[in-house]
Amino acid sequence: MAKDQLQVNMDEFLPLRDVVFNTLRKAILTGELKPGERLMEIHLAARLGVSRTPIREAIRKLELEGLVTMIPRRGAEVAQITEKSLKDVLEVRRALDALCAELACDRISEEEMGQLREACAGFEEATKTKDATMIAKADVALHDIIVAATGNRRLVQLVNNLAEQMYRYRFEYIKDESQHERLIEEHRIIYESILRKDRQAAAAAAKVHIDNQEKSVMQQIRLDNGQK
Amino acid sequence: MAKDQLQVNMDEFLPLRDVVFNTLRKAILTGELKPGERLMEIHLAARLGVSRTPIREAIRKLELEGLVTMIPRRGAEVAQITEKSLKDVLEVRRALDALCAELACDRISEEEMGQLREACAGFEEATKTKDATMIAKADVALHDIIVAATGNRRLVQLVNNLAEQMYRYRFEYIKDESQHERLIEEHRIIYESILRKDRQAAAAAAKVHIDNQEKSVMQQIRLDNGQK
DNA sequence: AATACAATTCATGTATACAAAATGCAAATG
DNA sequence: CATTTGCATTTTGTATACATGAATTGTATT
Repeated sequence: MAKDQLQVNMDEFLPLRDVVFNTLRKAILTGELKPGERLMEIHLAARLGVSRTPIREAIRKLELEGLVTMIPRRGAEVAQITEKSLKDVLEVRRALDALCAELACDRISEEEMGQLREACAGFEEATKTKDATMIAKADVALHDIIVAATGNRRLVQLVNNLAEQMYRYRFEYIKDESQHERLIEEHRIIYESILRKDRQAAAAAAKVHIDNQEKSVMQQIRLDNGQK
Repeated sequence: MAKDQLQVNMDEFLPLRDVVFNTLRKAILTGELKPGERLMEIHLAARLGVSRTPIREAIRKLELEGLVTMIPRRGAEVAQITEKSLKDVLEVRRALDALCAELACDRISEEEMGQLREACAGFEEATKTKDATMIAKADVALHDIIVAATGNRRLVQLVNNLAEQMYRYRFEYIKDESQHERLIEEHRIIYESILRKDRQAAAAAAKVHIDNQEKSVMQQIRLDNGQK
């Protein structure tokens, strides 16, 4: 069962609450813990080999992040994901990704520009392996460079958070090989726009990128809901 | 009526962690707790008349929100606010406020449009009282209507969070009576743009609004830092 | 007087204990 | 037969206890 895969990474030298937080977070984002599933403290504590205290503190953070919802006197459960909530996330992300692209035009360094070029090539390479995990990693790496180039830490934090909300669905999206050519092309346009310092073009390209992602994700979630 | 009573009671039975969270949050945002100040659990627990547990859980939320920073084995302290961090917040908020204005053009209801008109008038009235608290409240009410009109809950949450990061400084800004005329005018432009469903104008007006706020806030924080 | 070092204090990190509320089920009641 | 009442169980909410690491103070020595 999926639950049995929940393991604490003891190598990390972090307070237990952070280890638990990261563990639960990942489990929720990957779909290992499914929407609506109850998070019972004693159960989790036993499973992760810690006391309730770190579990509770981790849940408080997940609560603020919107990954779990609290029901008074009943505890936490994994937040339900609706088509609407995903659309909301994408709508915000669309604006922030466009902002990232614009700011990157203004602020990207020579070195980062080189990294971005490499990341584009890396993504193209990754699609050839047809390994979804590899492709996803290359995609994240590419976007991370652009986001980091803004030099705005708050923006980095927010965009990453929003992006992670869709990890579950993005995976299915990336597996679809018919999309790969389009993705490579979109990345190329974004890269070239930033190279030219063309804010408008970069922002527009980033928006197109998200819009296409939205189509796939919405299709995916409708499939999911249909199966229920 | 029985329902109403139940509702009131429910509010009073908020978990202590939430009471503590709200209390500390407000204290930080109003400047009652100053940047760099240590948040010692036992001390706070005694002060608020609760045990350490709710205090700790509240701190975990404040930590994720960025209002406190954790130092390992040393505890929490109120997050330092730098010019850079405020600029970062404003940069993101500028984009999101523009998004709110655009979305409001598309989605605002007749009823909300009426509320917006009233809120504009209410703000103008409030400036006449010269009571900064009243003015601030009217300003928040006006913006809340626009943000709510987007119908995007995630966006509401994010914009509110970003706005609150500047409560301290915004207050000084609002006290400055020479700015009142300009503020009224800016609100009017935003209102009229939304009425005309002119997305571009609304977004532009929202950005101008934030840019002006940025000027004041930056001046304010430089004063603050100078005094140290 | 200044520095090194040990003892003590203090705060955090974690675990456990206890109280109160909610849930489920079964027996009792109409 | 449906509904309610009471009890046991479960789970959260809160408090407290214990252990470890960090800081500080005081003392002794140079």
